[in-house]
Amino acid sequence: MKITIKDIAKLADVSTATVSKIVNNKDQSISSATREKVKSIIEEYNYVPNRIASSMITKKTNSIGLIIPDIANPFFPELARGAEDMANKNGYNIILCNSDNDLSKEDSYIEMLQEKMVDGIIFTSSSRRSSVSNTLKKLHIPIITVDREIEDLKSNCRIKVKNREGAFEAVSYMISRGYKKIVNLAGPMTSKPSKDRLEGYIEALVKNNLVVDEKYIIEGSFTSEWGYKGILDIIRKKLEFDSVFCGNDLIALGVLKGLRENGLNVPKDIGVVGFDDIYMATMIDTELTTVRQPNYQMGYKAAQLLINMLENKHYIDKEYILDTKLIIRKTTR
Amino acid sequence: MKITIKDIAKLADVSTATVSKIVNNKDQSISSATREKVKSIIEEYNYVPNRIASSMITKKTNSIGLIIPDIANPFFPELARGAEDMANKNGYNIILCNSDNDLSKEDSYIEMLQEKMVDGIIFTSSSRRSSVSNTLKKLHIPIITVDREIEDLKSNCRIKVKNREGAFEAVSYMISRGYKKIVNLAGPMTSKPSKDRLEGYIEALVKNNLVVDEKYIIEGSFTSEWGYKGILDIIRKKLEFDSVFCGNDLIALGVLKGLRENGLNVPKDIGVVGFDDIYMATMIDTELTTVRQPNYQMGYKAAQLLINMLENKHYIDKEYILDTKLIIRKTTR
DNA sequence: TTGAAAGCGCTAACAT
DNA sequence: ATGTTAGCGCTTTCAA
Repeated sequence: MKITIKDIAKLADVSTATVSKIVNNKDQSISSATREKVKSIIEEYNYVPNRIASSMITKKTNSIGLIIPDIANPFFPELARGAEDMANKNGYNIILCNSDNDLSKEDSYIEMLQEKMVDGIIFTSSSRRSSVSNTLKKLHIPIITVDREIEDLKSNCRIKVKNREGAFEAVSYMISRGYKKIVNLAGPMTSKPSKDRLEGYIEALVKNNLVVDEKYIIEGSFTSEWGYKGILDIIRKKLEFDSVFCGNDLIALGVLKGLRENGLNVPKDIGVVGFDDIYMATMIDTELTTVRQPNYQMGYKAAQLLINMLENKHYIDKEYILDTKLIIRKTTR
Repeated sequence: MKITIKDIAKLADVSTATVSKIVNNKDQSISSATREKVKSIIEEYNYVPNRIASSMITKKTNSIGLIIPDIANPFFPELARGAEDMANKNGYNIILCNSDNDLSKEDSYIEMLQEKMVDGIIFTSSSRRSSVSNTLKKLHIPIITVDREIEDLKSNCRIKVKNREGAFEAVSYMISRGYKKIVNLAGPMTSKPSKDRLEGYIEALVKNNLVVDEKYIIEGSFTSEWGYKGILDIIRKKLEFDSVFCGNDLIALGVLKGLRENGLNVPKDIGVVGFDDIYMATMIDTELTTVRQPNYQMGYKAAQLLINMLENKHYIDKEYILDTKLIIRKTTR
C-alpha cells in the first residue's frame, strides 16, 4: 500500500494541509519545528507525492506534448533535445509523439495529449497538412508550431527559420563560385520550408540573370534515398549540370553517394550544397557545404515560449523567425 | 469552462456512471438507444475525458518513462522510436528524459516520473553507475534496463545485446582478412558494453595466437571526437598498426576522418571496423564495416516486455539477449 | 439496464 | 501557525 499525504499527516500529528504546504515549499508560515518533523517523516517513510492528484486541483500537469514526424530522422533529435532541456529546467516533462507525417496519427496524438491534460503542445506538423483538422480546431490548449506552420490555424505561436533567405544566400554563393547549371533536388512541395527554399533558389537565379529551367527543379522527399535516386535519374537523362542545391542534408548525402558511384568528383566536377547542417555533414570525406539551421534552438525556443505563455497565462500569436547561416566547407569549389 | 462527465450526464439525462461506461466501451449492458444518445451529445459538445481523473481511480496512467543519456546521440533515436511505436500501439505514452549520463539527473528523473505516476520505466543507465542509488532502491514500479545493466539492481528485466560475441566475430573477421596489428579504440570501461566488446576483442586475438598488447587498447568515450583524437595520437606516437577496431560507429567515423587527414587509405593501408551500424555507416564514401545492433528492436522489445508486465501484473526478472550481426562493407579489405 | 454514492490523493479557501 | 473542509473529474461497487 502506497503511503499518502494523509499517512504522513497522521504520523506527524499535523493536518494534511500542513504537509501539503511543506511538500510544495509554501511553508513560509510553518514553524521550523513542524517543518523539520514532517520532513524527516517524509524521508523516513519515503513518501512520494502524487502529482496527478495535485493536477486535479491545480489544473496543471507540467507536461508538454511534442509531436514530430519521426525522432529517427536526424533533423529532430536535436530539436527534441532543445525542447526537453528547456522543459526540464522549468520542471516540465516532454511526451514524445512520432506522427510519421500521418494526419490521422497527428490528430489522434493531439486527442490523447488533451485527455492526458498536457499544458501545451509543440508541433511540427505534417508536410501534407494543408488546412486545419477538426481536432485542431477544437484544441483548447496553447500550441506552438515549429518549422512548418499550419495555414488557417488561428492564434498560435510559430517558430520558423529563414528558409528563403538561407537558400538565396546559398545559391548566390554557388553562382559566385562559378556554378551556372544548378539542379535543385527539393523536398516535398507540400511542406512550407521546401517551398520557401525553392523561392530562394529561384530568386538567386533571377537576380543573377540565370534562366530558371523547370527541368532543373525536381521535387522529392527529405530522404537520402530520394537524393540518391534523384541524382541517378538526372545522370541517366544526361541533363547538363555543374552543381546541385539540395532540399536538405539527407538529400545531399544521397546525391554525394550517387555522384561518387558515377565517378564524378565533388567539388571539381560537381558542387553540392545541403540544408540543415546535421551532425554528419562534417563526418564525411568531403565535408558538406550547407545552410545551418538552429535545430536545438528551435526546440529550446519553442519550449521557452510555451512555458512563458503557460506561466503568464497570456497567449501570444506571433511569429519568431530564426536565422540560418551558410557554412562553407568542401563540397563547393 | 471545460465540459465534464457530469455535464454530459445532465445533458443526456442519464447518470455519470452510464456515461463513463460508454466512454470506456464497457457498455455491454447499456441499451443502444442511450448509447447513441450519449455518444451524439459527447460529439456535439466535444467532450474530452480527463484521463488524469481516471488515473486517480484506476491507478494507471498509461505513461512510460524513457530515460536515456541523450536523444541527440545517434544510437538512441531508433531505440526511442522502437519504444514509442510499441507504446503507442498499446495506448501508452512515452515521457522522454535525457540524463547526460549524470547520476543525479537520472535520480531526479526517476523521482519525477514516480511522482507523475508513470506505470513503468525504460532505462539506459549511465555508464558511470556502478551500484544502485537510494532512489533506485526505493523504486516501486517495474523498470527495464536496456543495453547497460545495473549491477545489484534486484529483480528487473534486462535487455542486452551480444557485445562480446559481436566483437569476437568482428575481430576474428579482421584477422581472417590478414590484419595483424589491430588497435582497439574502445569506449569507456565504466560501461558494460565496452567491457564486453573488449573481452571479445581479446578473445579473438588469443584464439588466433596473436599477442594482446596493452598499448593497442585505448579507452575513451563513445564520440567521434574521441575517435579522431585517439587515432591522431596513435599516429603521432608512431605505433605500428594495420587496422582499428572501434568501440562504436561514432568512434569509427572520427578514426576515418583522422586517417584521411593523414593520407592513410582505407582499407588498403588501414582497416576499420565499427560497432552499432548507425544510419550514417552507409552514407560515407567508404561504407563502414561494422557490427549491427538491433537498436529499434531494443526499444521495441523493452516496451513490449514492460507493457506485458504491466497488463499481467506479473513481474519478471529475466535477461533478454539480442543478436548482433557483422555487416561487411568497404572499410575492410 | 441504469443510478446513487463513496472515494482516489491532493490543494486552497477559510477558520481558528 | 495550523486545521477543517469542500471538491477536482472520474470509476466502481451495489442497489434498484
